Amino acid sequence: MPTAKFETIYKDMKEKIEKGMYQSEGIFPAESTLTAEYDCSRATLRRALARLIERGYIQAGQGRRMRVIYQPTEQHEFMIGGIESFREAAARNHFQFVTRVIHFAEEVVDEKIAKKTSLPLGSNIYEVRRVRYLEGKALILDINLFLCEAVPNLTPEIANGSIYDYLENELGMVIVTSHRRMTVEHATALDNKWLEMGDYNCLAVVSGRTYNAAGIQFEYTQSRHHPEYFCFEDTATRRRTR
Amino acid sequence: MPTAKFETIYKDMKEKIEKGMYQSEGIFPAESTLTAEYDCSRATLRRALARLIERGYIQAGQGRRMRVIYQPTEQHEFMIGGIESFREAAARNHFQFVTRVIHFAEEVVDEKIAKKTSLPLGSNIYEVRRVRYLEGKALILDINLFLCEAVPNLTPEIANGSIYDYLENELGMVIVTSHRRMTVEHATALDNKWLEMGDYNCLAVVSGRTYNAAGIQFEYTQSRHHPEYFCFEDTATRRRTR
DNA sequence: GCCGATTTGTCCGTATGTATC
DNA sequence: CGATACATACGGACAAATCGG
Repeated sequence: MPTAKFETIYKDMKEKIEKGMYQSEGIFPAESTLTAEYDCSRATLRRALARLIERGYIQAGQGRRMRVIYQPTEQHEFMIGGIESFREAAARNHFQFVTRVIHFAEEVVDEKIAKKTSLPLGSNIYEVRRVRYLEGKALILDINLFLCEAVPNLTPEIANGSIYDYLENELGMVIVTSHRRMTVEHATALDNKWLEMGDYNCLAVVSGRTYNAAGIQFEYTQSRHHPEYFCFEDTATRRRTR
Repeated sequence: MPTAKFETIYKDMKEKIEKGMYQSEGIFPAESTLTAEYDCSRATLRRALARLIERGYIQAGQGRRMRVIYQPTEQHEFMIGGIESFREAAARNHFQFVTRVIHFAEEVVDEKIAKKTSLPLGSNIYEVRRVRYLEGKALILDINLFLCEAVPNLTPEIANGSIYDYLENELGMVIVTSHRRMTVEHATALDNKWLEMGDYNCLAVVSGRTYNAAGIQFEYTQSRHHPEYFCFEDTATRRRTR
């Protein structure tokens, strides 16, 4: 599948908005205009529009014209979005990054771990701990638990590169869904040892479960972020209950 | 509009999943089965399915059967999701809540504020600061800046209740979109004064811009959350680039 | 205040492509 | 290989909300 039509339309509209071809708080072309321009059905166009709305580029309302509400965020901060590996996110922002493996072990899921990670009790796992450096600063402490049976032959050498690359390209695994949960926690001894916490005594913790295409959870992750370089964006739409 | 068909279908499927009518990691009925069951077109069903996928209830893949990946989270925590007011979120969790207005003033947007909030320079605004108590504990410090022209006659009394109620029900304003950005910041003197920070010296800050149906931003908000009671959930789907 | 044109929201039926089993 | 399942796309229809004359 080359690329879906609705997706190329979405990307085109998105770029036009980002390039400022429509003024912020300005009016966006009507559906009838756009279907003519992109030579597509209304259903296809609306699918692209839905994504623009969801991501906070435009606003729409029955009877009303659509409006552009996009505003460029001048921050070049390290952002989280989608299921994106550290490598991908860093590359997207044109940053120098280094990963260092500080722990690599094979373990068995006990009751405590099972409860926290929802990985099946008694299964074998690899535990990997890595520190992520961005532009020389220790930024993230990553703790990954992988099901051994899902990630055979994982080695520290692989972990030193991109594990997701290995999973997708070497093992042909298809990663599909990921649940994430963000909280703020006290810094642990481990955090203080590896991250230069300065006078911060807390950090942002993103914990997540990742599922492959077979529908089984094969990973639990905890990313412990230095507060200064953590940012998470989101746009929400309120449904009208009337 | 009573309720859209795709939405009632979504809700029904969602509840069935939550009630455990399908086992987690179990198989979800095929589209053909569901269109028959709900007596709807495929397009409508797929719209409901898309939402289930987006919210992390099920997983789908071309050629494969859909799978349930929902797992109940035992959260008694205070969660953020959608554009939800403090009142709504507290009520949803059956909690006692109190709001206390600690500051109410009229001001003018200067350059510094304009840059931070992206509210128009020179416009008149109300600045409201409120402390939110949940079950007696000071939990959130809310700082709101409202455009005066959009929120006429705002008073401390109204701020003491639900401002969003006032906007929607009294003024008939339709709130549509909201951009939010989450970061972790050092606690300020104001934070320490009003929130019982204990030995935490940071908190979770959610800042957001809110737009009404006219497409103009009428609010800038900063919610400063006590770390212990802050939680944000998210599910992401990886797009296949092939 | 009403009416009609415009615009978005919802829904349907059908056809074809493509990955999986 | 065929059967099954999901993914994408089209065209048509009607409803509901908005806005201007």
